Amino acid sequence: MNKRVTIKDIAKALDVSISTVSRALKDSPEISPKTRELIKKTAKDMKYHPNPIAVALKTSKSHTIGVIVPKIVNTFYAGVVEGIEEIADKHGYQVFVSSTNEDYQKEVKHVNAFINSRADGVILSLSRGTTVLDHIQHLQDLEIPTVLFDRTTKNLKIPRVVTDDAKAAYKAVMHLINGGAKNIAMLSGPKHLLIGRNRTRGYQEALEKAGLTFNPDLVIHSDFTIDNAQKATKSLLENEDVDAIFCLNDDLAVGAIYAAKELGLNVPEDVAVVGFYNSKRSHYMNPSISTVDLNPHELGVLAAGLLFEHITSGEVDNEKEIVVPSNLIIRESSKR
Amino acid sequence: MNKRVTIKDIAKALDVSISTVSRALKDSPEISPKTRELIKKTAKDMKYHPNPIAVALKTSKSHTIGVIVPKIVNTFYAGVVEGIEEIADKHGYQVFVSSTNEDYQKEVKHVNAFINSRADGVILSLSRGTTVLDHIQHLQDLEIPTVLFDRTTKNLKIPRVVTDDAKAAYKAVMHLINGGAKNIAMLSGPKHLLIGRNRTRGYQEALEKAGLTFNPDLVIHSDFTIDNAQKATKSLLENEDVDAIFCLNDDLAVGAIYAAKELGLNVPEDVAVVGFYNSKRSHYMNPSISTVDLNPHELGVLAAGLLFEHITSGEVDNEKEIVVPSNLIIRESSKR
DNA sequence: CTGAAAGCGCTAACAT
DNA sequence: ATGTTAGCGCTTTCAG
Repeated sequence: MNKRVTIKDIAKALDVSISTVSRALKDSPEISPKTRELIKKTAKDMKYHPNPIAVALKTSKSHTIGVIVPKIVNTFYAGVVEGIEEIADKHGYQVFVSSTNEDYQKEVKHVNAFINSRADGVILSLSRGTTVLDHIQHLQDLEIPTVLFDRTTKNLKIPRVVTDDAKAAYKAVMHLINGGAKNIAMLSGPKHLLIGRNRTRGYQEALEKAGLTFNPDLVIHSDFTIDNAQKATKSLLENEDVDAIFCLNDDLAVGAIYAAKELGLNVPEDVAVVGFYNSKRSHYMNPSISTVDLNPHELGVLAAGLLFEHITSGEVDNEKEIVVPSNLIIRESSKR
Repeated sequence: MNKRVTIKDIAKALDVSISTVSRALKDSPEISPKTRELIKKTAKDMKYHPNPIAVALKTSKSHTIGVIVPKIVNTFYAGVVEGIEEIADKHGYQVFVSSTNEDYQKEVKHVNAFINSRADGVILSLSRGTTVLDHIQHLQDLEIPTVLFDRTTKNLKIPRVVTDDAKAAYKAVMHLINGGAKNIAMLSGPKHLLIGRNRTRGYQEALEKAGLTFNPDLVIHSDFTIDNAQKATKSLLENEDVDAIFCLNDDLAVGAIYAAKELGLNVPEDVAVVGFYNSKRSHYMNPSISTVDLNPHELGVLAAGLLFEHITSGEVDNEKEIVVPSNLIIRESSKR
């Protein structure tokens, strides 16, 4: 029952050699059309399915690519994965996804797992705690095509694809300004994260463009929990005169809204809030928050495209950085 | 450069046979402690990493399990995957996830991919369009341990783990009743889905328990798009006297809320809405909707547990159905 | 055009 | 306690 048919079986059935079968199955021109068709037909009849493990062992090509994300429950990453799968599918590759849960140890472990399982390529977004990059270096040393996305690093020469955070932030803040906001705070994340720095840049640029002065006191940092965002926003609102808050991400925006409510303020009438969301639904759920789309699916498509370019041509441009031409959509709903 | 060290290399380096190395590496008691340690040490020094592909080819065990979900961007499924990974990790297994995007063709394809790649087990939730079950049958014929979860079927003898939809629905509706609702409608999905039938049962039971009469006209069906849910709800609210709506899932709830607003009704003051949500955030986003938690993580843990039981013991109970003891939490926020 | 044979890296009888 | 050998299923020279 569990016995699978192999090329050997079909060779025996047809009384030819296994190499003939092997060749016929892959359309080798060396085989006469007649026998080739015969072999293919019987292969189908016998329900032959090639054993990819044997092929992988022989060829050192597994036809799989590994994807490592910090958190698969985050719809942003899930969207990226969908984009990757779409492209991989076209190339006849399987995608294997693993999630580190923001754990550096796990990230290293998953990288090693993909190295061991002979993945033909790896697409990865760095976990929050990742500072040592030996495992990425390891991939490069082994000449395994690799592309970083979203949470990348400048400390390594490696292809990367990122969202245009500064420009997205710029647009979001400009949106608030156009709505009439004058004192715009920014609720940011942990200081060392690149994403925060990039979006802060966009925030600053928008202010400058509008002739508003940048006040460092209005940029507050929090970790990414809703509770702490709420606390941070509360003390901000108590101490500063603020009529709008630009939030680094959706959790922070939720925290900000709760803080505003806690203080008896209305959103968006008293305080406008802008956040970055990954799915339409977030907006539907609470239309008082305007949102900016980052187009994760497109990011995945581009990252996978880059990877397969490397895999198929064998050539890499380690300096390459693709900035996702995100079709940023500001979902208007606040009065500002 | 790309050359990996094999047991052969270390055998040569130590001038022993490869089988000695193989045995030593897996702590075979047949090898003298002295040589065993020596071999292990040099293996480490030479940075030896076993090639799982060769092992898989030899042993027909890949130490991987495949997970197939309808939509990885859905946080419910992402949560389930997290739970599965947690358990698989403990067993030293890799988890490979693929998403069908609710496409039956893709589901079949992914199943075949896992069969081909010799996955040691498969955990899967049926896509919406799936009615033919040959591919699942195929897994069983090949004696590949399989467990179904969430969207399962009664048409096959196979272990399954499901959420207690009826009870969850019962609680949600009871919650509305306790809040004072008298005319409770149900916004359901496509008629053929089991999930709808189960939750409808809970809905009915709650009504009966409270001495309210069940009115079939108040159960409306929609597909799962927000837009159609909104339309369906609108015509419901226009034609029937309803003071609360129990929604089959979060998208439907969103549609319902929009319909209410469209008609100038307030939620929850005029119409209370209850939905099922997968993450806390949904609730945070719009506290006017009460929610019920389905605990996807626990579902994943249980499904994986069941699978590994089968994998390790080799025995299955195809009648087994685990109902996830979801810690159902009704997040109070509406006045009712 | 087709076959024989070697070997990918590893495991597991079967020797010794 | 260790070595020898025969594969797992497939690809790929090298010979006809």
